[in-house]
Amino acid sequence: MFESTVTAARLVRRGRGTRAEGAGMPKVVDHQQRKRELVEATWRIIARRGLSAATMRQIAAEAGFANGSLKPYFPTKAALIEATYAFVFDRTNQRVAVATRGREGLMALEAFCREVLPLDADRLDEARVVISFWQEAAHELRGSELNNASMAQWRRSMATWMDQAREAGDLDAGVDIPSSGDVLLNFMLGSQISAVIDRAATTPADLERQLAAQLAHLRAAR
Amino acid sequence: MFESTVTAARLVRRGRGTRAEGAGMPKVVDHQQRKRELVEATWRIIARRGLSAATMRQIAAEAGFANGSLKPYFPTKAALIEATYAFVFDRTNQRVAVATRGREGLMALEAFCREVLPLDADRLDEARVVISFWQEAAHELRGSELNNASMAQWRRSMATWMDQAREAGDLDAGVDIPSSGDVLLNFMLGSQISAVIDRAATTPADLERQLAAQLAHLRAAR
DNA sequence: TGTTTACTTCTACAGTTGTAGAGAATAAAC
DNA sequence: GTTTATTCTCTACAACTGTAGAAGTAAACA
Repeated sequence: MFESTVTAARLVRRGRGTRAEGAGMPKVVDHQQRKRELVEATWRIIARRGLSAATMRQIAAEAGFANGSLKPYFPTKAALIEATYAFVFDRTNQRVAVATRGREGLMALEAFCREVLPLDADRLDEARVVISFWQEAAHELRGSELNNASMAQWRRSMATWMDQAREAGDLDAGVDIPSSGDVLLNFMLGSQISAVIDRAATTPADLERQLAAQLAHLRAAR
Repeated sequence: MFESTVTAARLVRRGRGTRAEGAGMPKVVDHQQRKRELVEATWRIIARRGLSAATMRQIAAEAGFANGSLKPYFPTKAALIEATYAFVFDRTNQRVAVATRGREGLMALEAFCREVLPLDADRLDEARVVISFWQEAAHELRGSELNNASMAQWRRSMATWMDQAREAGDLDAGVDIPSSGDVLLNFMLGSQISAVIDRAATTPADLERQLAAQLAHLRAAR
């Protein structure tokens, strides 16, 4: 009963160690870099083949390794999956940070929404992973905590931008800031689902139009 | 290696057969009723313990049967799961049919939304199942087809109600009907996620407030 | 070239899964 | 009570899972 019939083509390892100790020094990998590679492989598997295909063997093969080789970097599958979800959140937040840098008020809010919405193939893959995440977070404490902390941060950011808009006289008087933020948030979460599953009925152009309509409701009439 | 250590307490079977053939007639179950019981057991397991707990053995135990007994009713696990998802869609649509009966325009639209939104514990359980469904539908053709057919129907209904509202002069002139329906739909999908995972930040009262704000944007100023 | 050390592969294993089917149990009609 | 068709339980099994660790491999320096 042989286990690995598929011998994955090993990738070229480019990591170079920086440590130099006593005697002989063997091959050294950058652990942080390797962990990132493994997380990205996991991300690709989940996005393309779904959570049920994300087995340790599949992930290892996708990363170009054999079965047992993930353990030194992630002691357990749960740790790897959790790191993958955290990675996707980070990725989105980094894009948001770049897109909103130097912006304020409704401009910042719009830039934020346009980064969160699945407007291209890459973010569509992110959405696929996030949907898997939600399914697990619905029944796991750690997952829901990660989610809720992120969502709370997003709500705070949105509220801040709307406060700025109100200060500047750009916000419609009737807008309830926290509630409007929640509406926008729920709209964006739902968009992930529509964009992934009902792709034909939810093009990027559709989403942009829907976002514009939402933002128009916030803007003060001139 | 014994398999079933847990002997599930058998439920009282109430089905009565109606057929009467040649000679001796044994116990007869209403296959349709039984299938429904099994689907409901599956629904409960997914809602309470998640998709990963929905094994054939767990489902059978929840329904009050032993392992093998599901096969005569659902030949495969995929068939049972699919029937469960279809059941949840049906359930929602039946509630919608009741709530919108005799209503038109924005009243019907509001009634519809209030049936779809997870405003009570029961619908929160439905939302949990739907989230599992989405995760599978993201990578399966059959699932996405079921979803997209339902969503298309919902979009048509919403458009019809908005058309009626426009006819009656209740709809704001600036409203783009298909796009507004999509916004509302995405908002409702996202609400399922928020309500399940970020429950504390998404109470029924919150959702009602958000829905009211959305509908206010559709209503013509008087 | 040889040694040391970090890394990777490979084999193994216990547990769980969906599926299958033989047989026991069941209840209705005679 | 006997018969009989149906329903259900139980055991079995092959495939797959996450995890573990022994054995092998290769890099860097002496």
